[in-house]
Amino acid sequence: MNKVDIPAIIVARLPIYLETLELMYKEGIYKTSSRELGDRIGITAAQIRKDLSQFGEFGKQGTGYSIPNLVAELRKILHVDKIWDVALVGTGNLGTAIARYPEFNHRGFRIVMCFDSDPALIGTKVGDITIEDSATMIERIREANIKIAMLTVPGSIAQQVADDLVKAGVTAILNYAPVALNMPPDIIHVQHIDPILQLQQMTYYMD
Amino acid sequence: MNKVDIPAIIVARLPIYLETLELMYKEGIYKTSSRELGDRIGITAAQIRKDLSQFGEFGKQGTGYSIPNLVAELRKILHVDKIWDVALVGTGNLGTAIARYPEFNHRGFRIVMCFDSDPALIGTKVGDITIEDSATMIERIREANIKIAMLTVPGSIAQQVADDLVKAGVTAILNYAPVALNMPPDIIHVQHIDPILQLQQMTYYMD
DNA sequence: TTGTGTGAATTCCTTCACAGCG
DNA sequence: CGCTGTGAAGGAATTCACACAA
Repeated sequence: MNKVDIPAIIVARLPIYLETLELMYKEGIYKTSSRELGDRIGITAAQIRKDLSQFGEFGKQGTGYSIPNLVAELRKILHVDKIWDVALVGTGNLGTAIARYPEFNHRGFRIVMCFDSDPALIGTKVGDITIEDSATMIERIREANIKIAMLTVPGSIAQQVADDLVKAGVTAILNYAPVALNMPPDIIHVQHIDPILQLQQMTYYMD
Repeated sequence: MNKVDIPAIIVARLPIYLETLELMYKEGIYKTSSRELGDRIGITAAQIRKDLSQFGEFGKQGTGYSIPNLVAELRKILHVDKIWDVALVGTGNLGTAIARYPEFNHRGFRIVMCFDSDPALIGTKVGDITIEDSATMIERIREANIKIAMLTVPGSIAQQVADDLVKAGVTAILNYAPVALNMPPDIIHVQHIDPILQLQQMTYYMD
């Protein structure tokens, strides 16, 4: 189970499996097969079995998979069998909306700190979190030992703030700013959310 | 240049090329090579050349690519050489933040209509757009001939609203709701934005 | 029978390496 | 020279198909 040799493309599918299985469980379904799960997600049954076989043998021949069991295994594999504290940097429109988004709490992540550099916002609250001054960010994140940050600042300062996050000991950044971050890939993971890239993929197929 | 045989994985990279080239142009750089572009993005020069060669010959041997020219070609290929009208459905925290996000306007997309079912919101404004009643959505989208929708409604009603969007003639949905939409893939394109899936990919590599 | 886990076969994607042009 | 565009080679990912267990 050496992490380095699991292809990233497989890792990217595991959260989809987990999400789907959690939904099925909520619907009152407690067992499934690779076929049924694949039909829901839109991929082949063989692919699901191959992917899961990288991590262990979670199914029973003739029977399929126990959903609670597979959910627990996937949470362990993805390290979301605990709650991760997250810092949110930038509390403009988007940052505020994310801070109020309830889903994070239910699925392994808890926003525990918010930062902004706007004096008009510092000291005000988003939900029940007080917005703190970005000037204190490095220190505050380090002493709280936070490893994950969501970045919702303007593109013009995103790189600078990301550099500060690295100094603070953060090892994962979810980047909502519309710029590619230049980061040392060996010490930090970056995921980029850019809705325009996704819209442009779709317009390719449209007239 | 038959669309069906261009792999989706290549189409997914084109908007990244476009975004990067647009940024370089803003920086005052007007020509580049596959090597330089690849270094910025973090992929190989050969891959960029192979990808672009699917659509034509845009470079000059010994010289590289003209950035304005390649930007124009990519916009044509991706059909963002025009402005697409977009409908936004769901004007809660997230929808409101998206409606106010300025980037869309600069990169080929214009939000022209907003819908919500909450009587307290209908008739109020987000930016300069008046929120309309979801009950009128199908008719309004159809008569405005809008083909792209962004979906920021609660997961519990996302499937129902998406079905309505199909009835309204929409052919592309950018889905922010935390559920997989079940759609006829031959008539509609769906892209899903789920920050939790991306966070969970990163925690896989963390302790 | 059903449905897993897995080698083998296949398909798909990326990289190599170089002819050829400016 | 420098750098593109592209066949050929190599590598990765997916799918097939079946032994085997419940």
